[in-house]
Amino acid sequence: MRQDTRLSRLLHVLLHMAETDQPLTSQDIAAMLGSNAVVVRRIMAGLRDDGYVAAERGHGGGWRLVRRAEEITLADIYRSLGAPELFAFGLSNPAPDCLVERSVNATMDETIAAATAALMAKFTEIRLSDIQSDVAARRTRVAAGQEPR
Amino acid sequence: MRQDTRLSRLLHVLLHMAETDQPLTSQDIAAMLGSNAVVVRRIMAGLRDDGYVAAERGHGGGWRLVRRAEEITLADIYRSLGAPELFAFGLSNPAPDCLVERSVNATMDETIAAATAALMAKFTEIRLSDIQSDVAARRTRVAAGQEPR
DNA sequence: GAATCAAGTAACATACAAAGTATCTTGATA
DNA sequence: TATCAAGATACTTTGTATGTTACTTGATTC
Repeated sequence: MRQDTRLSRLLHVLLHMAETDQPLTSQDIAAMLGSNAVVVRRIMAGLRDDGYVAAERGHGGGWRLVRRAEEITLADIYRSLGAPELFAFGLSNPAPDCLVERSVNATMDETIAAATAALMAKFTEIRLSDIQSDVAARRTRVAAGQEPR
Repeated sequence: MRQDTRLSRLLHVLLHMAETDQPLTSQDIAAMLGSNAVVVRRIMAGLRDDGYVAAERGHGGGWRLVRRAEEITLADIYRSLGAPELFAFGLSNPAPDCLVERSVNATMDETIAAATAALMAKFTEIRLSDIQSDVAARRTRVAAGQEPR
């Protein structure tokens, strides 16, 4: 199944936004992502509505981060995307007549609920600033020739 | 994103197969699933190749379970499906030049790896026989009028 | 051995959501 | 007034599970 890359793309974008005071235009961001300015506006809209970024129009406009990297978790970003489906698998029929299928659904629902809770806990733990630390460490390794440029 | 319902469908089918000695034809199974005989053969092929079910052709043919319900876990079924993608989200670019994106990928990979391990552990714990117990309990509740027929 | 049944297989069609694209509007700045 | 950039709308593309048709292979029954 084709995968939803919005969360990963937003992390990438937000980290670049955190590294500069200059507003980034949708076009700039699209170039970073190998994508399209309209797609960028589409995936950024939720973050704007939730107050993590601000967009300004006209000359010198673009997107800015308006919260500190310590204050934004992966869970925040995920929710701003509208909390899309996390799992590639799911029930065939959510409300079947067949009793056997109802038991299958109950088992799957329980499994999915537990996995969702675990994943959301992880998302809540990870702050943008944690990834910034990883970037800094990676830059050091690259400078030391321990990781390809 | 549209979801992969093969795992859930196979559980449903295998439990019905476990309840009878009669072989079930692909057509019978398709009717249970509200699907198509060709789709059934497609999703059952892996289980046949892995020795969990057997298919026989001709008169009186069809699919039979050839392992006990205690001997089949959700993980077995998942693997027989070819271990399809578990998560609906993923990386945008698996091998980026951008250092920031590499850190994003590292973070996401780690999160996904942990969630995969947890989910597979759960899949390994759940046997077909566990769901059979739930079906039995559900039948009792339905007979007592505690759950809709 | 002819008819029938059912799995095996191949090729093609459909559905659907993320992603991509084109075009226009709104608002801000130079 | 021209230009820039977000906002918004409508449409297209893409990839994968699923659905469908048609044909082949193999087994059973009469």
